[in-house]
Amino acid sequence: MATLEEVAKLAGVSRSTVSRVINGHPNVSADTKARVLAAIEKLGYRPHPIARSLATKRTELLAVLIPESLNKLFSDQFFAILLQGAVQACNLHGYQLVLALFDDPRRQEELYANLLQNGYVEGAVVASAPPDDPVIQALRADGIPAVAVGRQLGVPYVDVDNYGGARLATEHLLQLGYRRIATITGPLNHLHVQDRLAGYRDALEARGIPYDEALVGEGGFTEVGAMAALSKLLPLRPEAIFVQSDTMAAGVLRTLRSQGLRVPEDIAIVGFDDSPLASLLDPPLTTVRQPIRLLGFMAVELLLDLLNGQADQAQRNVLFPVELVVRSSCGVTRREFRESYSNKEGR
Amino acid sequence: MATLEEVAKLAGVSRSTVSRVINGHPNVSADTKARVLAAIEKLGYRPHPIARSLATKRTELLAVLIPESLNKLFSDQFFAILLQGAVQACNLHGYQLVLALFDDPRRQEELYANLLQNGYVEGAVVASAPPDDPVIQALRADGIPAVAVGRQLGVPYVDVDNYGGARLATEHLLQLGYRRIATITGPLNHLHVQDRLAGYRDALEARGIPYDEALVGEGGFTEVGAMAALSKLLPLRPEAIFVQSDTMAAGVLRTLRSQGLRVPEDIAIVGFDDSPLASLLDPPLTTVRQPIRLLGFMAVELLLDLLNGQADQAQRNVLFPVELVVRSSCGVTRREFRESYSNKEGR
DNA sequence: CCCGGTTGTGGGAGCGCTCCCAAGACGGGG
DNA sequence: CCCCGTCTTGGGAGCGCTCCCACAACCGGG
Repeated sequence: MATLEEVAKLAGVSRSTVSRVINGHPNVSADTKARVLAAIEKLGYRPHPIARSLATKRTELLAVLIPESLNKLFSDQFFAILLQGAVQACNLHGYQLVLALFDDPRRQEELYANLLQNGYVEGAVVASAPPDDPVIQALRADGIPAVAVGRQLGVPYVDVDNYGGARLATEHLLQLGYRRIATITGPLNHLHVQDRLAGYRDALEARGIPYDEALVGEGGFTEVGAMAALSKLLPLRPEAIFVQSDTMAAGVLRTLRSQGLRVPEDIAIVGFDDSPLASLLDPPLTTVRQPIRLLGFMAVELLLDLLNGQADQAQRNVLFPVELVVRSSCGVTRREFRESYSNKEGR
Repeated sequence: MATLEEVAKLAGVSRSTVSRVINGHPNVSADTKARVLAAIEKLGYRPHPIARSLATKRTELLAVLIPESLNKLFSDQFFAILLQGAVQACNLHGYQLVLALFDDPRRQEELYANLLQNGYVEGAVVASAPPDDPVIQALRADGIPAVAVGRQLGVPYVDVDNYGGARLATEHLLQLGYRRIATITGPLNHLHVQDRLAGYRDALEARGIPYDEALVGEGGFTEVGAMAALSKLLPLRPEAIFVQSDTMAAGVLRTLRSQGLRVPEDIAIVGFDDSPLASLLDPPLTTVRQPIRLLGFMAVELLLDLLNGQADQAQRNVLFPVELVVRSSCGVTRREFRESYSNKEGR
């Protein structure tokens, strides 16, 4: 690899001048610039990012942290899509993304220190963590620029309207005539999970249906967790279940099928996420769509704003709307749903 | 952040000595070492990785490259799991993993240059690419240490026994009495896809069933691709289909269901991958299991060996065995399958 | 015609580390 | 007792870049 020095010599100028043209400084005469550019081209020169980092203190490296609690969920398509959005945003700004999995509790501190406490990455995106997660706490304590995905305390975040989405899902069920509606939640220490539960609750109560804690099961966002929660719920004979992630809904559908229960004839199901999985399930899942890729994208954008000191407190957080995607797991096809909807409008 | 210099001053030794104890050089007296260690502890010193990199030329950074052709597949769980394995291996060796998506053809060269041509990362893992992929070609041309996932030309690779797996799947179908067996493949420019097709073909011919090209559809590893391929295959009335990825199998099942065809009664399906999806489908998918996480893990291990000059040509590539996971998409439950199998053994 | 203000350029120091080399301390064999 | 090898330590150069400062050339206004 050629160095600045060599380019300078070839162009007959000083190192400084070459540096100026590379970094687009204004005060370089047109023909010097041309000479330098020619030399760069000829030598195939590329600035050495490490050397540059050492001098500037900027590494142009961001991290995505997957907290330990989420590690087993990593194969969930949610994270892959989130990651894709995050990488896209990084690339757009010349940043690179390093992926950190906090999977081994013993090495957690070491990994954290190596990555975040010595300025190796400029900032971090934390994929969905509860407020008491050690990584979140450490980030907050160390004042390291970070953006969370999912509502968070003390750390700016990007999220969707979980409350609204849950209300939407529950109201859809209510509208279709279901009254005895259970729900299977994610881990309740996550704030966005609490938000979804609140939306479910308020939707019921708005219709005068009392909130019944017995109808709430915690499924931990995993397929098996959901199946366990379901087995407690089923004896209570719910007419419908609002399952707060598509992955969990997949587990629910499987159990239901194995028990000979038909969806939606015997029991209706709504999911949350609209992951690619949703349309593949049998029956195709009615679910709440959240813009996952956009979430990842905006998390990085927000982080970059933060690093540039652009984000004032006023607009630290970003919230996206959600929409209900009606398929067939609740007993109406999309078309029927539309018709009943326009009928109501027409009245 | 404290620097080497400050630690040295506090411990009353020179920078060199501190550097020695940090890097575990042998020739440091016990009590000097203790003093230095104490100073490090007191100041909370951590070596600055960038400065170290500049001096050593080693960045301890590896990249995982997702070629453009695979970008739309990224949400496939295959990649998430692969990535997880890769990150785990990296962490074990103190390396970090940067994720590079070649999604924008216009920025492809720039991304490649920034990441790989200036020594920013020490090496790369390329997720499944055809031999003529520009990224593979560039890597080969530049002589950059790289390991491919999936058989590759001119680049060491990790892979599974695709041929054997395909034979296994096809023979399973044959054994159950199916004779008119179609297949839906991935993109045929990938070598491992060709291997699977060869396995399918040879399994048929070993039973005296001629290979019929009309029964082969290219599905491109996507759900919609598989559905398109299926629509051409269906008029030929196959009794069974070997679908060469679980994601594609999901699409096939969906189409079949929408056309009122039952699986396995009307048509049997085998998949490939054993992704988490497989057991969630209806019916649960019989499929060929490959150790995806291990593939990612070993890709990084192999790359690291390469970087350390450990891998001689003899053992450049790594191959893993696969196994058939029998569920219910082929018309026998696992138990029945076992029984019929042991009956045969008993004869 | 002189002088303050721009504009273009070069040189040096420094980012925090590694690693080579030299030098001092020490010890044992001849 | 001397010499040479080994162990321990310090100092300097250098990795490839940025950025501050200095300086020269040049401009136009008074």
